[in-house]
Amino acid sequence: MPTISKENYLKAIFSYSTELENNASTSRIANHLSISSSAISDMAKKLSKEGLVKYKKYKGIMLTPNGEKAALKIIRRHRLWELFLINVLGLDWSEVHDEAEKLEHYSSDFLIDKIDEFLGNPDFDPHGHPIPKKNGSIPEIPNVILLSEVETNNKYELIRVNDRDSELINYLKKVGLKLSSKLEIVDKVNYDNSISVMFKKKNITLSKKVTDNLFVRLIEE
Amino acid sequence: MPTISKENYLKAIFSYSTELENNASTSRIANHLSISSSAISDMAKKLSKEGLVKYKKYKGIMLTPNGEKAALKIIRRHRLWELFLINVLGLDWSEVHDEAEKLEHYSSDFLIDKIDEFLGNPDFDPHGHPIPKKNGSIPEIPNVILLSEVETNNKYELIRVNDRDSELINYLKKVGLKLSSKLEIVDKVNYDNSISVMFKKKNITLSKKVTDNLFVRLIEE
DNA sequence: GTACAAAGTTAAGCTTGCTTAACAATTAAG
DNA sequence: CTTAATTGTTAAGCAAGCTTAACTTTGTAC
Repeated sequence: MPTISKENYLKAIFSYSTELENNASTSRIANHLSISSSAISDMAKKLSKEGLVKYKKYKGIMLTPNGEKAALKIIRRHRLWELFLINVLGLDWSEVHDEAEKLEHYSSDFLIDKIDEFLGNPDFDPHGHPIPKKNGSIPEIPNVILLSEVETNNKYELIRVNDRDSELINYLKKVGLKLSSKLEIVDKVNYDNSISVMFKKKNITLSKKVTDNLFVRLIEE
Repeated sequence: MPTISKENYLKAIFSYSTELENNASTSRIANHLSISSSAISDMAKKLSKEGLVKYKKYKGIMLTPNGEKAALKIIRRHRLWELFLINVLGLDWSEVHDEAEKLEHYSSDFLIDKIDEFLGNPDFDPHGHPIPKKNGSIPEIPNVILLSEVETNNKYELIRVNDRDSELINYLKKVGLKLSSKLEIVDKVNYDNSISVMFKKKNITLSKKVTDNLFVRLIEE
């Protein structure tokens, strides 16, 4: 069993590994966890010894199959807790991340399964992220597109929001956007990469910073 | 904010302070927490510096009002979680203690209040222990008696069971005893201090070890 | 009331997970 | 291709919370 700290490293490595490159840099993880980069180097060695990570000095950190399994387990816990806190206890979108960030480390497999069952074995969390299954498989929605990469004049449905940035969540609440909101792309502004959309018959502009954290799905007409 | 470890010390001190003597001995706490007694001495000094505890070398440890407040806060969390796990998630009597023992340290005040509200601000946990209120007050049942101190021929209702001993819980399950079970005292055996009771029209004998951990209330006829 | 056992304390040391500071490798600019 | 900036690593050190071993106080049996 990894310690709490190790669980957090694995999660962080995972979240930076799924992109183009399949390996996470020291500074990214350091920044993500708000920890000095020397601590990352240190921990990389330990995780490597435990076979959870492949680590080559100066060459980044990569999860092994075992490491990925462990990471998915924590992510599963996190997302199930988030959904539970919102759907059952009535917490708010913006309140659940921090709470789940702690609970994920302190619930037995047994309890997590009970929660999973109670929620009806859900596939997605409140932000639209897939909840890894007990066996490690990951439910996916086909054709997920980043909102910053859509095409003008098409209609899209908002299906996923990056969590862990509660300011973004608050912003969306203010604007009225939420999962399943329908957007029509009016214009893509080249100058600052912002996007102009029609939403509930009102025209609003979303900055690159925002659209880089929202995922949508094309709606067939 | 006390650390997790300190929260556990405070809880342990509390649970040994409410008896006859209002102070807990080093070895009792050490034993209770499965920790060496030197660690207890150490921590006693730290807690004392923080004003949570009164500590005189060789003379035991006593909670200050602030320490008691902190202890009650953790106990409140523990008992609310236990009730929640049983009533909402359907866990078993015997499964909740260990789970709650972890969750109690990692839930915000806010979350605890949500759970409290969800449960309808309950006064007692599944073992019949009072759940301290947010303001620190403790719901009480009048006339709680230890089962080892009852009188022959009276009828009693089982209203509280010491938790943290899952073997006791399993034993009770096997015998069929649970909260609100009605018992008639048939005989008190002086030799081994066991007690013979009528329960569901069957005669069973309960050892001193058992009756020292069960609390009852006299039923008026 | 002494002597010894039991209980409590102190000291030294260990592990985990951090920090800062000094140093090394890599990358990017010209 | 060299150099400077960036990024990563190593080393030393610290705090928390333990441990074991040696020592001190307290309580008890006689």
